[in-house]
Amino acid sequence: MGVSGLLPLLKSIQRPTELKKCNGEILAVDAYGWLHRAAYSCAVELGQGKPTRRLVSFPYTLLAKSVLTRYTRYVTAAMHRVRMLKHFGVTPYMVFDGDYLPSKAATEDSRAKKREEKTKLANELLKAGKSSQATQEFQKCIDITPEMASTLIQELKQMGVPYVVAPYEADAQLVYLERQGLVNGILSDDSDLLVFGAKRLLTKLDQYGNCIEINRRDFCACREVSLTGWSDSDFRRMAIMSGCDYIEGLPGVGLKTAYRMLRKSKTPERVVRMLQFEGKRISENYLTQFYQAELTFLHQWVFCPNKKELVHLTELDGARTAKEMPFIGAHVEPELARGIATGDINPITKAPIVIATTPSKRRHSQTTCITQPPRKPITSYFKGHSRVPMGEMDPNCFSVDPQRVAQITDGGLVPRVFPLPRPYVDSAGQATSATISTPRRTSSAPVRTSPTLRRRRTEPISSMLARVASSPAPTRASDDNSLPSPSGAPQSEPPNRPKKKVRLCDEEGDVDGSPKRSKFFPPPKTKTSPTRARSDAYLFSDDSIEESLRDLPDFDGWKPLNKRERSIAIFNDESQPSEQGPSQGSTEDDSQSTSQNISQNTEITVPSQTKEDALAVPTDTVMPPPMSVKPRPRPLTTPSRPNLSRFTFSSRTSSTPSSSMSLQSSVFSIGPTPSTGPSTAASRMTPLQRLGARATSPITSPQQPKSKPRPKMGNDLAKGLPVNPSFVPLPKVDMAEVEALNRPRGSEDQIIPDSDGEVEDELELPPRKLNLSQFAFS
DNA sequence: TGCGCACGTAAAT
DNA sequence: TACGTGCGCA
Repeated sequence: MGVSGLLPLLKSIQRPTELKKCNGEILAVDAYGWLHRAAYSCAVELGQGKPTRRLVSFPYTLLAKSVLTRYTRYVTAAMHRVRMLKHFGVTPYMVFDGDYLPSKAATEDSRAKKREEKTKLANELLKAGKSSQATQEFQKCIDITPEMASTLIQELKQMGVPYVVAPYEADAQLVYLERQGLVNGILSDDSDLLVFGAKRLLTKLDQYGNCIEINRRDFCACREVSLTGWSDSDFRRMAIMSGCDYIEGLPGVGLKTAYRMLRKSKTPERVVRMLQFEGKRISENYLTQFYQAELTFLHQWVFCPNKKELVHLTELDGARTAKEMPFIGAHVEPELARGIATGDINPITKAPIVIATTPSKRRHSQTTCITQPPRKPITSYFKGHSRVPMGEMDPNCFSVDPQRVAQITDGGLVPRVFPLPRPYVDSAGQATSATISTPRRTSSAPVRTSPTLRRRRTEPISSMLARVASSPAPTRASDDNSLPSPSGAPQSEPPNRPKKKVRLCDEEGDVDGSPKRSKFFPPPKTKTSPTRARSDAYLFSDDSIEESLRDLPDFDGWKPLNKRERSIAIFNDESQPSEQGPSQGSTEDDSQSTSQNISQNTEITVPSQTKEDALAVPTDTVMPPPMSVKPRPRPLTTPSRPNLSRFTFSSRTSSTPSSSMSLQSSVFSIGPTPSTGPSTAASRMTPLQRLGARATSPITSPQQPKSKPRPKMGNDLAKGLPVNPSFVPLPKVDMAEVEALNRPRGSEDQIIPDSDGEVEDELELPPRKLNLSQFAFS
């Protein structure tokens, strides 16, 4: 979730890359994403909260063991990815989510609500025998519990893979590791990482090891919005204003609008004032919440592997203390923090996680570890919950007692902090939960609920406020245990089984068909023989998968596995001749993986060119020539860019027909000179390119009214009128046109600061007079 | 009228 | 996450 639309906004600086290029590097990995992905294969079991037919088919059918199996099953799937990274020489540094942040309570609650609804729906579908639809719904309500994470941790320990459980959000922890230089980059699908300040984000990793790299240093090359001169703080504020996990966005304000408003008004206060002036209704607490969100992004607690204690992601500047920011979560004592970080202690309940080893009657005895809350009967996971519907809540739980606030703010001297309302805890429960939560910190015999349920709870507002106001010792903003709550797992559902065999969508499942398989891999070569494929299959396989396959012949969700492994085997083959290491920036478009794979191919053939061409033209994206890709080129936009105004200008000129032609010719590597005229260039273009060229040219035409007479002039000449050559007006620089060229093209967002001219006084003016002569005839 | 944006929905993971 | 739709603005 996070900030939606961030990746599209940064599209122009996304570079396709490959894991194998990260050989020897350590990448921090958002483990939650992997677990979540892997859990899709077990969606039905998880959703039902009980063993399915598949599990019953195991040789041992005891309930507890079956439950163990459903956990380990997706852990196994997650481990596949770990192995893939290792295969490419990358050391994953797995980072797990910890406790929930008070700042995120509202988001979590709405997610929980959705999950609950989906679970309900899925169970109904299942009852109705619509198993495939049910699976889809179950997949939407997957939640990852600390116990599940812990199971993966056991595997990681065995493999010697570094990991850490964050005290709160993995995002902040990932960025901290990067800042500390403990990792070379971050591998995650969460674009929020950039808001936290990630420098190098690898995202959209596929099964072949292809991914997208976003570098913070490339921000100034972003063409969707001009981020030149924008600080991390500006970027963060833009993201927050458009809406993030910690605060709802302003109505009608997305990323671009937030960008524009901040460009104009500079500060959130002025943005709010401006909006209010325009008649928009903005909550009185908006700014308070805004700064809460900002501080959460900045100062969230993380675990420092060196100091072995909690630190802030960004050290406090002295302006405020952690106590004044209860929304970032409570501090955890070093000893406890270490236990959490190592995965020995449940980050939410703060109770030790008990690891049970599977009594292995399995052929390949492996120490499968599962963490079950001790002495907790399995049935307790499926009990009903006492979530209070919003409509039945005490309306006062949303309001803040002014006296209390005055007390808290110390007469206005301290910033007001209103923890988000928690509609899922009723007022009666608050007292109970508050009392329970405190002793639980001491981890002594907590009242246990389902792990899923516990994650959802945060501290009551009252106790949080009380602590802010008075409490001397920092206590964690924790959850209470009193209420069994809604869970992703349904409660006491009838034990009827689906009539049809449940078809699970495994993570690997997507690989199965040939369409998914990259067409850029030499297909026949690797299909040497079934035995070969089988042997390759072991590359990323492990015992439990094998075992699953053997034991569960009826489960088709695993079938594609072999195919996937086969493709990975192809990878393996690929990795040898790939020393060209091409794809960096071969294209910056959606077709990253395609073009990347094209360029991966050592002999760049005609079809690959045409593909590039076809992609290059319509996207209006500056791309490096694929031919020159071999020596590891960087995108045109990214390289040393000493003069930003120069960059901006050149990108603008690319929109003119001639320059776009020259761009294309450079892309195609066919034009001897970049100054080839449109006609010549066009004649060399494929029909698709011509289409693209036509599509791009009108963009500029409305901005260049003066340029229209030029064709006319050409027509006159063509008519063969007797003219003295010396009188023929040369098609030279039309200053109006040049000016038009120098103006922003298309969106006003693609401009250098303040050129939208609405609030000019506030913005630093870039050199308006550019030296155009060097570009005019190029 | 066209464009850009936000937002809702469907599909894929 | 991608795509389609509708709204608001110029």
